Amino acid sequence: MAAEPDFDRTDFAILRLLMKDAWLSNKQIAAAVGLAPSTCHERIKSLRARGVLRGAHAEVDLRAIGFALEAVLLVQLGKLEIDVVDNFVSATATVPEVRGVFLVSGRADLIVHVVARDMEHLKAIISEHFNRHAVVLRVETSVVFNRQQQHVMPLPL
Amino acid sequence: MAAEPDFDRTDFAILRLLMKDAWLSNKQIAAAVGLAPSTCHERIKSLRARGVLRGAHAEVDLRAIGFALEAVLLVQLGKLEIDVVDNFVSATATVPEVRGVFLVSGRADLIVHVVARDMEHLKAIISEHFNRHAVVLRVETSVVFNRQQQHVMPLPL
DNA sequence: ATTGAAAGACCTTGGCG
DNA sequence: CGCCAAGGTCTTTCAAT
Repeated sequence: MAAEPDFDRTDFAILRLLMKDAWLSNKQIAAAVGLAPSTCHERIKSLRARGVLRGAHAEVDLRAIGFALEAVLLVQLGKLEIDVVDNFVSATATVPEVRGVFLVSGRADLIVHVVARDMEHLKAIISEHFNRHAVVLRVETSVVFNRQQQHVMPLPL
Repeated sequence: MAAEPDFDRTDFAILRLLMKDAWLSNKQIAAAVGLAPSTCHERIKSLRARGVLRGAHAEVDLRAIGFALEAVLLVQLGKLEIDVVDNFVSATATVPEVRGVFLVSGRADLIVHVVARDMEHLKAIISEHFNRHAVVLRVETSVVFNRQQQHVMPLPL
């Protein structure tokens, strides 16, 4: 199903630049990787068409718009029927305050990253979207003190 | 230090659009929020200047470039001297394979999201960047089966 | 696959309601 | 604050190498 495209050094360079800053103009990228703007443009179009470049998202300071609290929920589920679990994952992902959902092995079945305005809001989210569901056995809430996120290629080369 | 700027409905609309798709042109955004392009441009500039809009990052399919494995590490630390911890968090955040680091309350002190090419690579990352450090007491590794991430405003309005 | 050139669209600023 | 208008810049396509 997945094609077998190999990427050369230039493709990686383009992806790396766009991961760091998606607002770079095509002209800037072309100059940085040593290509003509038209060539660079074709490369980027190809990467998009192949599904490697999926899009871009603005980074917004959520604290500035009133979301002062962040938490990670370690959720333990009950009966692990695949359909029920997948449905719950999908439903969880659509909650606006949820930033990410991970279905994982190990002690927790679900790891959920959420933002909230304050403690009361966080309580409401957990109560409404997690504790209310029968599939959820237990939720362990970890408040986030500090966070750092990377938007770089996971390759030194 | 932080001012208390209030955002109107239009600012939220702009931020919401850019979080979903940072490749939208200024003209498109202006049309979507019902402003002239020049006015919309001024709004966006202001949001950037105020630090609300921090940048944009391309979304790359990491599996397409050879990173087939994803994991969440629940890291327990030893002596919680603030300097030591902060330094370790910063050091961890600079590891290329690390996507995010969360310093949290609860059972785990650190929650780390990593990508890897395969199991051996994951083993190497944990061994080199976590188990080797004296501050790390224990690492519990959760392999990610499924993941969904949201790039939307955490506001229904 | 890469390039340069051309046309068109867009961004960006300044002046005005 | 918001809009219009104008200049300058960039994107985007295409024929050629």
